[in-house]
Amino acid sequence: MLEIARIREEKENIIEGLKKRNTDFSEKINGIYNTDAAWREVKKELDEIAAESNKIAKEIGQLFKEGKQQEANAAKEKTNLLKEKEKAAREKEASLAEDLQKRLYEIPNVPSSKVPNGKTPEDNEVARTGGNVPALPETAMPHWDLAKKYNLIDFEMGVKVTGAGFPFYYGKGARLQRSLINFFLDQARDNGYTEVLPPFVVNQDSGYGTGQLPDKEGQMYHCEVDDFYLIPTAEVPLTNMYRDVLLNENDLPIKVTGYTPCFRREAGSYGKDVRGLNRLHQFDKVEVVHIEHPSKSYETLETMVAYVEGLLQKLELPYRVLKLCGGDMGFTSALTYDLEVYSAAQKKWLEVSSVSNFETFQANRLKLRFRDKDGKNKLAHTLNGSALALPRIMAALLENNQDETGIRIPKVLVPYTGFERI
RNA sequence: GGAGAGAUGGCAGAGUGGCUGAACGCGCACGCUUGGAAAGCGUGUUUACAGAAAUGUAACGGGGGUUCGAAUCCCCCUCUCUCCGCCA
Repeated sequence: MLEIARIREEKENIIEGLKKRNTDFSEKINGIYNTDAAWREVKKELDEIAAESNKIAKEIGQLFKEGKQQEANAAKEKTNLLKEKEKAAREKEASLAEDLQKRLYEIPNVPSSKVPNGKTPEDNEVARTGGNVPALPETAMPHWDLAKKYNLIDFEMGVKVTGAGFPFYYGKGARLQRSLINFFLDQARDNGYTEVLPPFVVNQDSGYGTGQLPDKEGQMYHCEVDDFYLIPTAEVPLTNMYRDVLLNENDLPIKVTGYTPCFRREAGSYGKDVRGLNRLHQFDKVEVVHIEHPSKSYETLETMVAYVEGLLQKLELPYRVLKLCGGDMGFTSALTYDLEVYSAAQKKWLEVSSVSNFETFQANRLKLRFRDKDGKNKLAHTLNGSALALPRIMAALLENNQDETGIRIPKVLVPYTGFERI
């Protein structure tokens, strides 16, 4: 959520900045600006009434002490009128405040000046590429066929037991999955992240805290009886640990990592993109989260991208780093890098990580602040990134490393899997 | 699921109707002191809105009520803790 103070101070800049999202927010922002002005006006009026009431109340108290019953009772009469006025003003103030809050929730983050212009994924900027695309034999298969051939993953069993998008992993497939999780967590630990194993279900406040609500209501699985949401990413519990927290400046930066399954309804997705492991309702992911000093967050974003890139290099996967254009960026982000791996049999790029700086957008909702040197409380910056999302890594590993007799496991994973080939 | 207790500032914890935006302590910041540090001493230390400022107003889990006046009394809700039951 944008800070209302920013809209007061630099309304035009915000409208201009939001144009990168290819939507004109001038009407909404102006609406917020005017609602805020109206709210302040009513608040002022309410304050004046309250000041008057307080003054009279004090006088009455004094009169009672002095034993002047009659004068006190006369003064009481005066307050009746004030009370009515106060009630009306209070109702107006509350409804304006609520309206303002609701409207603010609907405004996405302002893209950073570094964000490229553009509307669709085609407009994303390729920052760099790495690794080599393997030369596959004629007989190369997409991962869903490989999964079947070597009995690694059973998609139909998932359909039977749960539904589409909930696969079963077997034998070496399950081992490889678990190995990747451990590899990613160990790498994160070696890079200074504290490992956290959070709940996989969160309450509504947490959904609002990181911005999934109200924007993505329909994308999360909702347990209505308890009003809990299945997490779509570990970002939600990991970041919400710091909701309503006041940190000391020297607590920063905070670096946490966590493995969780992620649950996404993916309402509206269909077609060949969803084949095999490409898009699932439940998948595993290791996430890294940073809480940073505002002056360092962009520097940190680059180091996070470099970290994720290093993981892909260790896994010997061909990849590219994209700087997302304004039209393709998420609601809460100010700047996002996507990392994609090349899946050689499908002959396409698959997104395996998204690394974002949210600046104060989440912190404002979370009330995540730190006390700076002058004793002032300031909003911190939050950042996070996938490091990494498993299914598409699995898909690329299977496809890119296949030969006529099996599938090769990258060297770094062998200590985890206990086998070198499938 | 049953019974009881509680929710106050960054933390801990007083406060049962006006003198309490809130004692005392801890923490934190700055200053003094010191060769340096610790200790000690002093000052300061929530946020929002209005105002040039002085200052005013609001907020003591959330909502409603009583009252001229509520952190304090009443009602509802949420959450936490303890005991009992059930259970991995």
